Amino acid sequence: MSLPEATNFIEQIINEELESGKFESRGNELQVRFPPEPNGYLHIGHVKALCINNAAKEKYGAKLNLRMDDTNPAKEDYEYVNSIVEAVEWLGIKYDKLVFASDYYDKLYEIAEKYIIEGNAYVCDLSAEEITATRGTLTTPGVESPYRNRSVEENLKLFREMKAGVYPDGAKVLRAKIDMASPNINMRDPVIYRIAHVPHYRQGDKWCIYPMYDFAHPLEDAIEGVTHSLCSLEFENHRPLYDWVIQKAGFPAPVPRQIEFARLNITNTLMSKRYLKKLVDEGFVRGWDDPRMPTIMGLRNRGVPPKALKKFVSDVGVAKNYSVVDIAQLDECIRDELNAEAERAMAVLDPVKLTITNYEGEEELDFEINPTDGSGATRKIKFSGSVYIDREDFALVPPPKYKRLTKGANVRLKAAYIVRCDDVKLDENGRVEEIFCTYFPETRSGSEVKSDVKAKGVIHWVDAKYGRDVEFRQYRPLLKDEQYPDQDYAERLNADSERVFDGKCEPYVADGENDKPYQLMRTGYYKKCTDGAKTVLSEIVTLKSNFNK
RNA sequence: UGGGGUGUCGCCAAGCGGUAAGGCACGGGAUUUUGAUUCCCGCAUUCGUAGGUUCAAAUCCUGCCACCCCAGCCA
Repeated sequence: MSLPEATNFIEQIINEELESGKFESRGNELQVRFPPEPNGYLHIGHVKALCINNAAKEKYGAKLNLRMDDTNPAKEDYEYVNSIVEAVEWLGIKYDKLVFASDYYDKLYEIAEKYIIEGNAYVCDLSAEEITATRGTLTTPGVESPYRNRSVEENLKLFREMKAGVYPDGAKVLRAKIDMASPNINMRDPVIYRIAHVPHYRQGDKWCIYPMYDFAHPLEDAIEGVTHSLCSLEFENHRPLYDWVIQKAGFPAPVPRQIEFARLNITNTLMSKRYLKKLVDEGFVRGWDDPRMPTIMGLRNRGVPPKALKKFVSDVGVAKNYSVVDIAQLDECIRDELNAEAERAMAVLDPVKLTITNYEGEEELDFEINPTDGSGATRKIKFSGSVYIDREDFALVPPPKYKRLTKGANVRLKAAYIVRCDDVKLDENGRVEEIFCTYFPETRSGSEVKSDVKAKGVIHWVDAKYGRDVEFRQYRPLLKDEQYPDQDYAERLNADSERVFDGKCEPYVADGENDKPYQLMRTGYYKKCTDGAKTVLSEIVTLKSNFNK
């Protein structure tokens, strides 16, 4: 067979295994899984794991299950499973099956009894505190539990009673019988089942004992037929236990293999469900899908295309180095995708009226929908000689190198004419109220006629007669405070993370199709731009309805 | 101080004994009806460090240093 070229260390491992014939017994069919716990919404960090697994599907034809790792009923809920499914589908990742760890509870219980019968597990009556105290430390071995050598019969009886609800929470646990002196603390007789009289969102009151991650996860993998269990670095220490659990359960080879990679970190970006949940619970944002959130649904609502996220993850690569990717790299991917795909539209956030004194009547102009896609496609826009421009695009006293409109100077109204500012009307506070210009008919956009009239800059505009009033919201993602990284993030949110503008836009933009991101054509909307010395990053302006749907 | 990992440009990251890919960021220039895009050009004599093996080392060996993870009845 011909193997795909490996682009990272995981694929290298897979190629080597394939070459060695490790999976011949299963027809070289591989299987992976994406196993979030449904206790929160997926964030951009999860996109990495998702894409790595998806790559195995695309490159090796591996099966990819979306598995809800729901073994802790206290934290999980349907709201989260729904949001996870929605996010995965929005990303355009096709999984083979949606499965639930909770569907394996019976099987898991069976295996636990097998452990007991074979002397690999015992019921322990020590309290949580006592277990901690007898676990030893990093440098000293633990002490064996006095209940470690109960008979199989007694263990079985006790475990069945645990299951039957005879004991209260915390009274007893089932522990794997491994090695209290292991230098790897995870191997010091880890708890594999605990009592929790908590109803499960899917199983209801059927169970009052629940399996722990270290027991459940490897078995879920083995039961499903997963060949490669990809997870993050912090589980490296668990791998010996992962292997032990599967081996003692007696699954035949080839058995699943856990491979760890570095999770995604982004500068200034909150990447912990715990903090994100706090922001939601304490009302700092409108919800998990608020456009300022680094969740997949938040990014979607901010107008970030799924392809941008995938490109980002692919650009960043997969390795085992602990790393923090500069958020500028994400910004670049978003810009890149928007530049390639987004339709261009004009809008004005802070409108100022501009009247062309020598223009009469009205006309339709051609506006290029996307100058970068090579299609040359245009749409018509109406022009009546009276428009709104952005307050920022006019300066009474222009800063150095200013390229936009100022008194006595020329500027091009995008897709229309070059105009010259003759006069300005100020209100009683000295604020610009209206701008009066003359236009140069021979400078009509696309005109064959050569004109001597030049303009340094191009600004956008919205026709005063045909434009629509619209509410814009501008977002910056919620950023961690660099100065106080350990402070309570929620207390230090960027107060400027959401700004609302009563602006104007072309009727085209507000015609009900605004669920797609437009690249609004103006400095700083969403693009990399240098405005004097100021670079605006990570901002996007969307119509209000963009995130309310 | 036990164990498990990782150290290649400001940030990611290739490299797997034959003489340092690429992306982001940054700097310079050209085109441009988005100060965008595009386009050139520049950006590690050096791979945590000290030795060793070799004709040849980021790649092999040894010592040292730094950082991360592990003592939940969370995942």
